[in-house]
Amino acid sequence: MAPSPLTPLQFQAVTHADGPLIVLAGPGTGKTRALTYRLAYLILERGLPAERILAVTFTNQAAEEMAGRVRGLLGENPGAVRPRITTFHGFCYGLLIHDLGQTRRLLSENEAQQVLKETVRERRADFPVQQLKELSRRISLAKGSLLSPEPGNRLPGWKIFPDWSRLYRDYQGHLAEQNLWDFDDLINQTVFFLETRPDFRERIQKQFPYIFVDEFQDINSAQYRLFRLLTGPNREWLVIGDPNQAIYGFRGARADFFERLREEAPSVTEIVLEDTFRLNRTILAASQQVLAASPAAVRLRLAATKKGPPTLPVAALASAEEEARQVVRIIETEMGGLSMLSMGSGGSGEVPGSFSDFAVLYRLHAQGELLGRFLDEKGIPYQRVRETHWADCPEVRAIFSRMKALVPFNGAPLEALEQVLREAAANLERSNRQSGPILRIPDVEALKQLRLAAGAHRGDLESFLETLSLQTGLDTYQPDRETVKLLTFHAAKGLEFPVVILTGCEDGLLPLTLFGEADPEEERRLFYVGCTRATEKLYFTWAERRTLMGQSLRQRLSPFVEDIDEKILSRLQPGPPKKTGPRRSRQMSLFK
DNA sequence: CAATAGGGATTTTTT
DNA sequence: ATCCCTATTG
Repeated sequence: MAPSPLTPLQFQAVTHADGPLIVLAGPGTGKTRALTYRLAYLILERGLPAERILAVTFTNQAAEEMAGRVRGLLGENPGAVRPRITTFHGFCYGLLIHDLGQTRRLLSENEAQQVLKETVRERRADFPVQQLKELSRRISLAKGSLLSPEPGNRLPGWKIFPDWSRLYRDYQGHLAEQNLWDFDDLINQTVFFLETRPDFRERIQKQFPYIFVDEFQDINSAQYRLFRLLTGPNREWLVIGDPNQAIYGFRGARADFFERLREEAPSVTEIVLEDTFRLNRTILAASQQVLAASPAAVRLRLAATKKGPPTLPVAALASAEEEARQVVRIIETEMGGLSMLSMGSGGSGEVPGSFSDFAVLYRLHAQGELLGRFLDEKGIPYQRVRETHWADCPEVRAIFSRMKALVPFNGAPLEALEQVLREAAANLERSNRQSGPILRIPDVEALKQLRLAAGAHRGDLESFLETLSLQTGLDTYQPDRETVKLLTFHAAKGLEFPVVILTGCEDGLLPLTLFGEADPEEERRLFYVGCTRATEKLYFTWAERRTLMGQSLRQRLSPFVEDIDEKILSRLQPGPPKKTGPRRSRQMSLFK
C-alpha cells in the first residue's frame, strides 16, 4: 500500500490485527478514511479475498462514496473483485431475491401507505385519515424493534391507539396475501430466514467472515439483530460511529448498541479517533461545551490543531424576517472577506469566496422558505436541500412498471426509458380530453433525475430497475453547485462547510418542544451535529419573536447556546431594526 | 361533477 | 396560518 497520511490512531485502526473493533469517530476525524484504508489493508496486505468482506451503510450515498474511495485505493480495473459495499436494505434485498429466491415485490413508501389505507378502511370505516401517518409510523417503529403484532405489544412511551395491533396484523396480512414487502420487511424477513434456516445462516456467515458497519449509532433493533446474525461466531467485525451524533432516535435508532456490543463481545478493541481535521479550536471548544453541559453525553477526547477565530458571533434579531436579513448580511460580509483572503492564498482545491462555502441550517423545513425569499431578493444563489421523492410519485412509478414490461428485451436503461417516454407523449396527445392518460410525464425535475440515473447506470434494464426500487428520493444535494445551501440540521449530518449559520437558536425550536415531549438529549446532539459542520466560521442567530403554526411566540435564546462559554461568544448587533441594506453590514459592531 | 366549507394536524428521515 | 382530506351543497 502506498504510504498514507494516517494519524497514529487511524493507523492503529487500519492495521488492527485480529478480533472485533469498535471505532468511535468524532466529527472530522477521518472516519471514512480509516474504514476504507482498513478495507484496502485487509485485501492488499493481509490477503483477505475482497469478496469475503461486507461493508454496510445506511444510505445509498454513503455506500457509493465508500465504494468510490475503495476503488481509488484498490485500483480502477473493472474486472477486479471488490468488497460488497451496500446499504442494509440493499444487502437484504439481494439475499431475499437472489439467495433465497423470494418473489415478493418491494413497495415504495407511498404504495405501502396505500395498502395500509385499504387495510384500515376494511377494519374501521370511520378511521380518521389524519391518524394514518401516526399508525404507519408506529408500525414501522414496531417492525424496526422486532415487535410482533400481538395484542398489547407496545413500545415504551406509546399512548393508547385504538385497535393498533390488530391494524398492524391486518396490514402484514395484506402484504403477505399480495406478495409484497415494505422497506422494513426487507430487514425483518432476512432476520427471519437467518434465524430459522441454520444452513442459510452458516452459508452467509462463511461468505462474509468480515463485516463493517458505518454510522453504527443509527442502527435500530432489527438491524442490530441482523448484524449479530451475520457475524455469528465470526470475530472479525468493525463498527464505527459517533454516539454523540445519534439523531435518529425518532425513527427507532438507538445509540446504546455500542454498549450492548461491549457487553456481548468483552474482548472487543476500542479505538477513539481523537484528532479532528475539520473543526478549528474555537468551533471545537463550543461544540464540546454543548455536550459537556449534559451528563448523558458520551465524553470523547477530541483535539484540533487548526487555529480558530477568538469568538463565534451570536445575533439576536427582532423577528424571523430580521433574522433572514441578518443571514443575508452575514453572507455578503463573508463573501467580501473570503475573496480578500483568497487573494494571497489558494490551492485548497475549493473555489475561494464561493457561495457554496455557506450553509444555513434550521430545525424545521418551514423556516427555509422565508430565508429563501430574502436570498432571492438579493440575488444570492441558493439551493434548498429537501427530500424530493422524485421516484415515488405515480407518474414515475407508472414509468417503472412500463419499463419492467420491457425487461425481456433487456436493452440499455436509457433507451428503454426514452421508449417509454415517447409512448407516454403519444399517449398524452391522443387522449387530450379527460379520458385519462395511463402514462403521464413526470415533472421536469423528476424526469431529469430519471434520465440522469438511467444514463449513469452501467448494466442492464433489470439491474437498473432493481437499484431504483431501493432508492426513494435521490438527494437533491449537489455539492459542486455554486449555491448557498439551505438545509435542516438533520440533512446537514455528514456534510461540512467553511461557514455555517445556525438559525432559530431558540428555546422551543432547539430543543424543539412544539409537538410535545421531544428527547432533550437527542435535540442536544442535533445541535452538536449542527455546530460541527463548520470548518472555519460558525454563526448563531435567533429571533425574539417568531410565528409558528399561526402563533406568534416570544422566544428566548436556546439553552444550548447558553451552554457555550461567554468568552468565546460575541454579540452581533445588527443596528436599528429598520430596513437595512448590505452597506449597513460593514457597520455591525462586535462586542462581548 | 365541481366548488366549498369544516376539521384536524402541523417535526426531524432513510430505505 | 395553511394544507389536506372529507362531506356537503349547488
